[in-house]
Amino acid sequence: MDTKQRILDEALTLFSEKGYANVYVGDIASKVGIKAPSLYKHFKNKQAIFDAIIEEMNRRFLEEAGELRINGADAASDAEIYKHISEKELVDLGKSLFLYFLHDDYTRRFRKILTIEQFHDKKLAAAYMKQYVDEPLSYQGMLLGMMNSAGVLQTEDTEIMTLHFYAPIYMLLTICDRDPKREKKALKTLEAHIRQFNRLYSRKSG
Amino acid sequence: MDTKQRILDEALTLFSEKGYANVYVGDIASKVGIKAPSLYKHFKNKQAIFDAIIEEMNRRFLEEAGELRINGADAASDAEIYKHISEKELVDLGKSLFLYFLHDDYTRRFRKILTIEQFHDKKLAAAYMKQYVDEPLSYQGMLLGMMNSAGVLQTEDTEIMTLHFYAPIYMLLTICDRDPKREKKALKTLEAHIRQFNRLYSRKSG
DNA sequence: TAAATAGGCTAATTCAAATTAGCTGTATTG
DNA sequence: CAATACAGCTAATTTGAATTAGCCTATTTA
Repeated sequence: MDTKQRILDEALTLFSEKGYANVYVGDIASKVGIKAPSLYKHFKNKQAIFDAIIEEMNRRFLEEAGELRINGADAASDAEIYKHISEKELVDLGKSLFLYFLHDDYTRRFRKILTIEQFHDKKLAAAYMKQYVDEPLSYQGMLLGMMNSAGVLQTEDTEIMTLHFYAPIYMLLTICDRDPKREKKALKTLEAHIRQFNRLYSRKSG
Repeated sequence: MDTKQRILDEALTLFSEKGYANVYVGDIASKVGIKAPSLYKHFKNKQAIFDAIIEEMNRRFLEEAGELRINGADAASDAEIYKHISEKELVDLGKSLFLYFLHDDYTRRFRKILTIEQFHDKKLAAAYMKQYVDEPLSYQGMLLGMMNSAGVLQTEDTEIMTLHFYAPIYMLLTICDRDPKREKKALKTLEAHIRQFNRLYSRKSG
């Protein structure tokens, strides 16, 4: 119905699969079920389609960060919860982070665009860093830091502990992006990782 | 002097910075100091330049894997060494792996090409996985496994221990690729990571 | 040393993809 | 119900990058 939105959606998919330069406006039109010139009733040109996608992405990112509390929203109010967290809850935290990043359709396609086009446009490299490195480290760091204060986890270096928690998740994510067949194995590895992480840091001088 | 080689070299740099589609044969020629049509005295077409780069890459990868023992060459003969390894040596192992991947000019540019073009060509995605995921995990796994057998490190799950060693290195590498300014900080983080890793796994039931 | 080859150049040519022109039917609205 | 906007179409047109044609000079080689 809303052709403009359908264009954005199909274009996002195509760009994430092939990169901007390898997608022709005719490809996008054809997926939408119209002819190339009709696209120009909705967008000034090809670049404008790309720009609109990036803009929508930023909007959603800000929204969802607030809702899901995954990427750095203020969760101070939940502090009490994390003082009594169990291993199972830690596993669930990691799994939900992983599965959200991996499966959310929009996030997934966006991540691929950022990956493919990152060296083309500085802003995209920055967006990638923010969304997949800095924000997760900062948010996870806060949670783990609270657990540390509460004595559930024990370390003298929260930053490294957070890296130990998140880096394997990040790596498994990049693996599954490139080869979805590995997802099942990755989920098992993820769980084993977090259990091991919990054991390692549940002791003195971790 | 060897124009053909200079073409490959400049093309590799350009492709790694902008991706195949965003580099024009005129750009390559101009970097080499000739005009676009002259390129065709050395290569059939643009794609042939790209293909030659990929081929050279594979050749070098195989060579260097054998020489540097970083990516999975048979190191069984070194087994004795790793039974008596110290924390400092472990730090050096991680650092040299990291710095080699990060700074070796050829490796670096190749990695960027693989990153940018991975969704464009299945073979490149596979090459990336091999070079930056499977081979390092397999080789590091073997080394750490030997340390485990020797009692220097202690775990019941070598695979996860290896992930815990390598994933942070991998993540720091992708960070520095996107933002070289972070390298200094990354090196400190890397060292702290490995020391912490060593402490965590130098105890019973790690 | 004459012929052949290598490797450069300028000036076309080709080709594919983006975009524009301009027509048409349909739905909205004053 | 006429006028206007909307959203599609086909048929150009534009653009720009890849490639080819064909020439020129220097070096190698028979």
